[in-house]
Amino acid sequence: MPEIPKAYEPKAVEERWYEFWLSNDCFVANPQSVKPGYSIVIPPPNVTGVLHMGHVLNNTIQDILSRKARMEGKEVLWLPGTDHAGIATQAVVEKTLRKQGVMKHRDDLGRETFLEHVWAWKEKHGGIIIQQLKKLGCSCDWSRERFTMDPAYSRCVQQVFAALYKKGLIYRGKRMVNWDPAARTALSDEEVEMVEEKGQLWHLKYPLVQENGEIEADKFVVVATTRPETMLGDEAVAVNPADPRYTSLVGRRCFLPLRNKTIPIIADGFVDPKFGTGCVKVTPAHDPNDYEMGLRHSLPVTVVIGPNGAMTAEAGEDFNGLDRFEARKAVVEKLTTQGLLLKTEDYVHNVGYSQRSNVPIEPYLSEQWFLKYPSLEASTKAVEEGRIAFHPERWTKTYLHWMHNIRDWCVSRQLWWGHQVPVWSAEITPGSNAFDCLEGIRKALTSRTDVSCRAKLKDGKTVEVLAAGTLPAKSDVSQLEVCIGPDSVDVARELEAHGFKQSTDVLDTWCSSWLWPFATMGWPEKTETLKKFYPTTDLVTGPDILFFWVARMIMAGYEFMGDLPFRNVYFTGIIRDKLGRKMSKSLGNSPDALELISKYGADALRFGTMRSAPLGQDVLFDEKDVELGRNFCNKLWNACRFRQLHGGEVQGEIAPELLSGYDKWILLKLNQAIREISAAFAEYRFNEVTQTLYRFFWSEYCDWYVEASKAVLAQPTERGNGQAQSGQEARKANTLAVIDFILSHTLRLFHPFLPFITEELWHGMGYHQDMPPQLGGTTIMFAPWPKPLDEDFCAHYGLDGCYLEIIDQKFELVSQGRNLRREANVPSGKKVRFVLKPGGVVPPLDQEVLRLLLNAETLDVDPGYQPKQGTPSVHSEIGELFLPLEGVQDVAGEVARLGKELEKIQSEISKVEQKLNNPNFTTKAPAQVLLEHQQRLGEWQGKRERVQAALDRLKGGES
RNA sequence: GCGCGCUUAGCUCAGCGGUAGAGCACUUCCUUCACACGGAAGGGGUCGCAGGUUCAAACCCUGCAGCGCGCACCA
Repeated sequence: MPEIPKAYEPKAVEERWYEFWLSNDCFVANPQSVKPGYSIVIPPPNVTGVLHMGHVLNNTIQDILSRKARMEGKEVLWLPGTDHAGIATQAVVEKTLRKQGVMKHRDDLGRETFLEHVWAWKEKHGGIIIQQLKKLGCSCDWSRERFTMDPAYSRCVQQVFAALYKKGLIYRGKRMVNWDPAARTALSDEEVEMVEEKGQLWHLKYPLVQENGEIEADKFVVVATTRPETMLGDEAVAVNPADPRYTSLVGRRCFLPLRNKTIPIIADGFVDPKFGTGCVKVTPAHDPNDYEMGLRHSLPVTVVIGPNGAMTAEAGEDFNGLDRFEARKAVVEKLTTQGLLLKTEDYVHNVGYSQRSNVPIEPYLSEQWFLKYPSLEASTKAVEEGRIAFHPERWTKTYLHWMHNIRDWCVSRQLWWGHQVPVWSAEITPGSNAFDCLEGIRKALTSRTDVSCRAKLKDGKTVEVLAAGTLPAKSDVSQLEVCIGPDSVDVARELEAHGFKQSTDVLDTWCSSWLWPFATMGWPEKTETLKKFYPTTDLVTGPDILFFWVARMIMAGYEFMGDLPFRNVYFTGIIRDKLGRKMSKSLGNSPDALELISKYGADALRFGTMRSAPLGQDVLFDEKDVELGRNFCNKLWNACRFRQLHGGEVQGEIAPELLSGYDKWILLKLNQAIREISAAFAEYRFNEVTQTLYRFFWSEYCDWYVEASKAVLAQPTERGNGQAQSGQEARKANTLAVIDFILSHTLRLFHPFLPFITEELWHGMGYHQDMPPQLGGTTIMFAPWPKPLDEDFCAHYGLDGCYLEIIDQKFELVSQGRNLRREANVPSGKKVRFVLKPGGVVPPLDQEVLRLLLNAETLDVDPGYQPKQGTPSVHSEIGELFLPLEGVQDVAGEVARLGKELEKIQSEISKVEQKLNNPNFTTKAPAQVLLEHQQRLGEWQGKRERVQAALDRLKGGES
């Protein structure tokens, strides 16, 4: 075993072991395995994304779960992949192509050429985040990496669309949707973010028109609006029918300034008479409520803002082509000069922003595809009844609220990067031959399950075209629409020959990712993988995509697999900077995860992140946390180095008869730690696990046990006395065996968190040699996960709980002794003499341990010790510990110190006594609690006596 | 407006019914043969406020305040 370096150097170690794991297929999941299955699908990161702290948190958790499951003997599938991320990716590529001068708008290139550019981009940048996940140590089965636009995956998307269409859940309709004028596409409700903004409320005066059509000189209706530019498209002014102020106006008309036309004054219950003036301008084309009102009152729909956010010709010559915000200024200006602006108020309101483009969305009337969500009831109940468990649990409420108020999903996007809507349609005009296909389609319907057809009739109705039944007459049909699944592309070609055109829209990205848990496993085939690993066990994701992704996956799971997609959902917190702000590129507060890895090591980053990330709470990220992780790795490294310095082979069996109290103490502490860790894991409390491990290893093992063990290990071998020598050697070997036991367990417990360093040390320490090849012999990845020590084990090694207390008492004495020297201003480095006047039995070995821990020159054990007046001392159950100092003793100082201590003890005693003297407490508290209090009282009283005795002696000497 | 979360040591946070904890920062001492990415000792808290339940409350309940986040069509 070569000597290992003083400080841990992660870089080379990490690369070496990751290669090792890959080349040994350690991450590959075998569906044929007889082991119980455990599976996670990765939340696919955007294919063009780079690793940020959110990914680090998220994927570290998944890796921890996967690695722990492997060590527990499960067959683990952690399935990785990436998402094509429609809008995001397209926007990035468009921006780049504009910058490079390749195009101004994607229309310049045309769909095909543009898509070639996107694919080229994907090939170039698509692998980056995958490589970064590997750097982090993620143990994904890379042989199963998927992309949402893989041919096989795209087939799934198409098949699902066809099935939902056939079921009548997908329909096309002209609706008011959220329109992103920058990306020029429709968005779903979930993609709109409401932002509170300080704006203005403009009060506009619309002159009233007399019965004879003349404009009244000074009579107006006053409407208030936050968006004056939309007045160019106003088609009415509405008042509440029950509003007495305006009943006389209903039915009359007013003049719409700047547009030179008159519009009606209508009565509608939507209007709140208490708000503003009680009169509302109605712009059917640019406001969802106004649109509804327009339908109720058959108002025309005048589009004055185009899809690019600029005013249309309908807005009039003065405004045509102006951007909507320029138009706002222009309208206000014009109305002001015409004296039609009554007043302007400051006004705080919510404005919907596109999550992607970060521009205000525009309500826009357009033809879109909508989905009525399938399997709603099963999906709601699964969470309600706990078959799918959320961690933390409180998200179930948010989920259920959304499910109960769910609205149809606008699935079409006016983009090019994505899955094209698989619907072909044709207008039926006298000259077209599209209608001639109908017979052929009907034939296809008899033999194909993935084809369906709808006819739109001239009277506005839609009828399903079925294999059997009466066909509509050509003269009644205005449009034919055929939805085609992946197995019937030949039908599509046939249709195209007859003038049918495929919809140019693509599907919302989430229309593919909601199939992720099964489309990645070979669905619709009933693959071995699906049989073994579906439903998946755990899902780890952010609460920000609860609606986007989690809820929809549940619905897709029930609809297409007939079963839930996962049993547990762990919602991570959101990573913020140390000022509590969200990480963002524009703020520049997002640390480069890779830089952190190269600076501190992946293990350090993982550990630091996990240690500061409590369940379901946002994480304020601080580089200090990573530093802490780095320091911890170094500690682990050096603790193992210490073991190495005492050389030799891995020690085998521990000899029970040679165990010291300290050995038993640390074994019991290990046992305690394992129990706590198991409990914390069961509740997904990873930060608790790391904190327990940290405490156990650093405070209990390194600070106390290792220091105490030096009494055995560091002793020079005695010469001459063969018997003593061999006894000592045996004790040394046994201590090393205990250390090996502890380290072997600790490394395994840490492995899910610190995969690299634990693997390095596992081999470095030679622990793999003790394990069978498939159970830790080759890699720590498959070493058995430590279970709490069982009863037989404890009995065999005499691990009685009393050792915890006994050794704690000794350590307590040591702490007090160290405090003594500190109080007496003895420098840490100075060797001093302590005298112990024992109150109980102190075996010889302990004397040496205590001497060492106290950093004393000598520790004399002297039952008859008579200290000089004023010798500082502490008093424990083991005995009195004196620190005899040279020269004159500071009696007064010592009296003061003991007096202070006595005071503290006294106050503790009164607290407990108060409770014990309360009959309510003694009669009502549980016996166990009562006993604890009585014992505590006894302990404090004992202390008081000892301190008091010392004090009396000091004072006695004084007089 | 409704819902959720947070408020504990200077900072970041654990603890969620029975003696107030960690990391960082701070003070003092120590380069002692695993580790200065270290060791030892120490200072520092009426657990947001006000009530209530209980023998016992940081922890449970009610109200209030401040901060943050979701959801919601009021122009």
